[in-house]
Amino acid sequence: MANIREIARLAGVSVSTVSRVLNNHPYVSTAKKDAVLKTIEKLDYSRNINAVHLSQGKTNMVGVVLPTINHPYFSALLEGIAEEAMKHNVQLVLFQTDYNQDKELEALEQLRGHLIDGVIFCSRAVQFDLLLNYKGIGPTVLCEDADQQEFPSVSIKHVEAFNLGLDYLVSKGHEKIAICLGRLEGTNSQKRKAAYEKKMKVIGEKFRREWIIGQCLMIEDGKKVIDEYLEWDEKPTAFLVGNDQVAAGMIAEAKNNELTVPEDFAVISFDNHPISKILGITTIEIPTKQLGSSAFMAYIDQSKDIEYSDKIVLPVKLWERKSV
Amino acid sequence: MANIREIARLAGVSVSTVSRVLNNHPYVSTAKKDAVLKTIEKLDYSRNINAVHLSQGKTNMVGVVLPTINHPYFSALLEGIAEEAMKHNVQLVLFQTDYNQDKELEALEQLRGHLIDGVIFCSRAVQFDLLLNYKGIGPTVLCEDADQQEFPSVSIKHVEAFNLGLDYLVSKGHEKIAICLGRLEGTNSQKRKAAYEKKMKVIGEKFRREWIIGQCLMIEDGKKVIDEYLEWDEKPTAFLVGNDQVAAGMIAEAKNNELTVPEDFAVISFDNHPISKILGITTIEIPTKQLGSSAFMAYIDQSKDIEYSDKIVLPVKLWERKSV
DNA sequence: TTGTAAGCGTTATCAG
DNA sequence: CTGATAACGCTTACAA
Repeated sequence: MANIREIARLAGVSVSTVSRVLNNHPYVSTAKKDAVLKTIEKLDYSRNINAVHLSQGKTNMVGVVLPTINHPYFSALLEGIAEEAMKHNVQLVLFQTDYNQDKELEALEQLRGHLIDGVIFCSRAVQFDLLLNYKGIGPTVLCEDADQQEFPSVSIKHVEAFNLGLDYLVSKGHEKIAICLGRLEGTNSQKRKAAYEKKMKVIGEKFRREWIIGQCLMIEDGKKVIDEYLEWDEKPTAFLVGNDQVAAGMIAEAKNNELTVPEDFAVISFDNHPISKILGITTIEIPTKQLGSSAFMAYIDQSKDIEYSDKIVLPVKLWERKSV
Repeated sequence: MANIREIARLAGVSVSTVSRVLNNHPYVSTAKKDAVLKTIEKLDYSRNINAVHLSQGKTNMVGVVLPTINHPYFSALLEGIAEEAMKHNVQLVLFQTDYNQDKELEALEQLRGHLIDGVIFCSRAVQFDLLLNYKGIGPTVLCEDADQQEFPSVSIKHVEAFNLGLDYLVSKGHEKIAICLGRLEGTNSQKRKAAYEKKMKVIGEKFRREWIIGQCLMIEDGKKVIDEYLEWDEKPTAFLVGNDQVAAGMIAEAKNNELTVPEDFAVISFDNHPISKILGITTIEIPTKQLGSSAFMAYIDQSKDIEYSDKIVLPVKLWERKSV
């Protein structure tokens, strides 16, 4: 493949002039510019981006760390990031971690190695202090309800949203409430669990540890929940469910067991993804896609000012439908 | 950041020796190797991957072109690609195109610019001959039922699968069959349309153009289908639907209109994604994730032998459930 | 407005 | 086993 030197030689100019044309610098005479463009055309030249990266010390690429792509929540988040990234002409490099810390570190190592200019963590499993080691190498954005000062973050107020759901159920006369959470190890789950325990105390209801069901992530996990429900001697009258997928799975599986929602039990979930609308599930909207675009904007902001570390909080909204 | 020269100087060896250590080359004395490793450790050195890329003329990255990330089909495909890519230590660079040809070309230009070593097209809108211009620059894999020889491809037999669905409906006594397709412009839709018309002729049924509904991609499109159905004077007794999402949306919306499946009309769809299982939708399984991993394997094969252009066809499977 | 030349940080060849 | 040194292809002072 031809290189910039060859173009220069054939066009009868210097390499810097070619470079200037390539980068739309001012101060290039039209004559030379034309000659260069013509030669580029003729040789079907395309510049080697790796050389540009090496020379500039940056790549206009950002790493996106997420546990799995194949889940509506992360797909939507990623789509938000991708759309915004395209507007800014930055490419996305994917790091699918399956919640594996080593894979997350891999992304950070690629940051050190200058493959990417920064990282957006859609989910995080590595310890915070490990992250700090990489602070300063490049912008790092967290999509979590973070309570630290070092990095910008984008999220909703998870505990508040959770309490909103709980309060709504209570306002509808429910006191025997079970909850379905995602990964119990996650900080979010810990906070939600605490909020649940507290709320039960406030309304004078017994706290039943067995009414906290973990690992509820996908639609098929809804079946698991119903299976457990059927086993229980004492039944809850309502479920607060971590995401629409699981709620949808529960409702479908309930029907398979001659149970109806909300008559046998009420369900409220999170996300307001399309499935909840079509199934009439009452849900608390999480603006997933905007979370993604905001995360990317925070990345841009931090790349302009390394000290930028705002905590962006997006609002949630309750959609009353027919499952409560 | 320290570079290889500095490491060499401090460790008292040459840069080549450092490079050898970095790349696990044999023929480095343990003494020097240790010295180098110690210095690397001490300076917290990390090698600049852009320099490596420039020097080697490749990046171990592959571009993935897809219209949208936020759809179960493409998420699953991407996940398959990502898992396989990880095994081979290659990074994925995302190109979300929204079926826009320019965006697809962008990926090909990045290939020319050596940002990526090759491209996997999860969907394609650009003309074939345009693709040919880039042939030879790097491995290119198509995830489509391709009938050309230039590139390897991975897919299912779309027309066969479509006929399988049609035949199944006919075998269950249905003759008044409507179909829901995705993007009507796509080659797949064209082929399916033709197959539909032909089948109607074979069973001696009238071909009704208005019973072909396009733009059925997402769960919310199911509502649109039901809206149309309600308008029709003459009703079909069955629908063959392009994907599970739409089928799910249709069934939910049918229920909202006091219609029941399969009593009022039967539904069979494609994918066998989790939602179809939980809703009891009869479906033709498309091994989406394997399609992704196979695509990546084809990429690897082609990177070893540029002439490699096998057409990989994965089997589909009918899952009889309760919607027909 | 233009050109020269010094980086950017590796790898790879070749001689020892 | 080891080390010079020439690529790789571009950007960017600096000088003219």
